[in-house]
Amino acid sequence: MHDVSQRIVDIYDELTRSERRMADTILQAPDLVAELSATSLATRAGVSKATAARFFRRLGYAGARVARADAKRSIDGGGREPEWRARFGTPRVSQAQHLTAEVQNLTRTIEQIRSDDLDSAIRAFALADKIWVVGFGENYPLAHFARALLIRVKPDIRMIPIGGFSVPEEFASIRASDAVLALGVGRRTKSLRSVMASSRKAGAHVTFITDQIAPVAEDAASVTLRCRTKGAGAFDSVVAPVSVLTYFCSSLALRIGEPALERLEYISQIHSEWAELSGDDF
Amino acid sequence: MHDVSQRIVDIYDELTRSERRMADTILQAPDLVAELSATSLATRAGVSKATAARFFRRLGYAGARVARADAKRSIDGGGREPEWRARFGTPRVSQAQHLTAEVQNLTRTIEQIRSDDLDSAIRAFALADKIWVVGFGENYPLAHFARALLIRVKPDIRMIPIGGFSVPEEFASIRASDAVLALGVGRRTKSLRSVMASSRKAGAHVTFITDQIAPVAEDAASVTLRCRTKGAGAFDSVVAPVSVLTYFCSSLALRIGEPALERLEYISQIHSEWAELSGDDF
DNA sequence: CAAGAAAGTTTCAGATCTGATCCTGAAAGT
DNA sequence: ACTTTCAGGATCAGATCTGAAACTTTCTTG
Repeated sequence: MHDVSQRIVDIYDELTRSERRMADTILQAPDLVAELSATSLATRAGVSKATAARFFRRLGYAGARVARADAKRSIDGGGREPEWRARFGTPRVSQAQHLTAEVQNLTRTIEQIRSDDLDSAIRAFALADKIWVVGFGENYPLAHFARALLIRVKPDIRMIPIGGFSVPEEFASIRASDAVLALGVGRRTKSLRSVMASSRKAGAHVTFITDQIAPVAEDAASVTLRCRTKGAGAFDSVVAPVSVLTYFCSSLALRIGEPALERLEYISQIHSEWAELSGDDF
Repeated sequence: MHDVSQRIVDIYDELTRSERRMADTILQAPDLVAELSATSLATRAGVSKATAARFFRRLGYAGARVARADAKRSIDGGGREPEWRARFGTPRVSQAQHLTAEVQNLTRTIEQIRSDDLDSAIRAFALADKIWVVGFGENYPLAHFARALLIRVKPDIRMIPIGGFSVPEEFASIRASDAVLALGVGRRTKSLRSVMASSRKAGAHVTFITDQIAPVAEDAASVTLRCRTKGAGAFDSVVAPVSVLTYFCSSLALRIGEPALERLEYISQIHSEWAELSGDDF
């Protein structure tokens, strides 16, 4: 039979509102089912313990006790091997397992980010003349994504690498008044290190987004934001980096305020103007 | 004020079960609100017309009539009003708020996805000759990301649009034995619709990743995977789409099995061979 | 304009949900 | 052995939800 998370996912649509509150609470931290009593889970979810009891019976367990025992069992059996090589033998990662892993990535990441780190990065980016987004190799899509957000807020965002242009030539125009967003999740290349080093040398602010595995690069970055990327399946997850980028850019937009707002409106206006024409691929 | 779909998404979590049935029905085909009467919408959703009436008042309209008028207007007016406009007054979104929103996006999205939909998509992609990844505009980074995952698993992944090449010429080589991954989160362009239509016409399988607000495109896609994208801050969140893509590609890798494993090993080997040289930007 | 039909609204009673309260039993301490 | 404590379960009354039906408004048609 399924484990707790899977059972929840299966009947989620049928749940009432209070039950859904329970469900959400549990899905955010499935391990708690084994650790906490049904009563305290109820408190956590902000529902009565009667609802909690009903909830577990709804999931198909005989009662809360049984559910808890089951949760304990699936935690013991659930020790995951990290490498994709090992993950391959696995029959199939369930949706619930994937969800649990992703939520953990997000939670751990966001929780551990220090808001004063973020603030100082935001300040630097708000004041920056130009912004450089750097992402080689597998970080390139991430860089593209970051740029797409930033360009809605500030006018001069440059990407490295770009097209097939030589990096040093492009990068030569970096100034101390600039800010750099360096993306180094997963495989980090020498070029990334080089660009970051040159940026610091030029006096620019460098915000470095990376994973937990990366060694601490004290001087290489002004601010380092670490993301958890452990995936349940064959691949690592970039959900946390994406989320951090979104939050960062969103906060940046709010911080910049009026000018960003005007810019967003202007963009929206151009969009609707162009929408009247046929080829609207932009 | 927001249009119907947007209002629904805003209060979706608060809805009762019957109301949610209404909500889901409408989100699948928002245009129907303008076309059909509230009564027939109710029938379609399998609820009473009393519920339908209440539902529209719940959304903030004076009544069903007003809602319908509003729906008509926003169809004429086309594009929905961008989210950020409303969100901007907000003082500042806290990290906790951001986290909560993201987790909800993930949870709701994964829960909602039917595993047999996913399975049939995976089957099609596993057997496909070539795979096309389509993402215009703001979906381009997402497409890039999807391609980066897929190329690790299968050899022939093509992107649309690419470089500055003309889309039709590139796309001419699509076959019935191919599979298409269409990304339409947020602003959907005409070109996307065109590509999807041509794909179906050519007999290829089309998996469509989009948001809750998109109307159901019955014939346009073989499988539609809807993601929740409501952001706490200034921008919508693509965390759910990214997560779905990751899960999809991961499951695909497991499904393909041995050949994918070999491919991953081969790639890893090339990486380490090249790492010995200096310029390792790939 | 009157009559009728269709859509929308309100009412109301039954169904369902939900928290407070009380009860039972097990475990731990005295 | 007795008390205490706490998790889980049962009960019940009040809150909420929901569909049927009565009622009102709007539109259509002759």
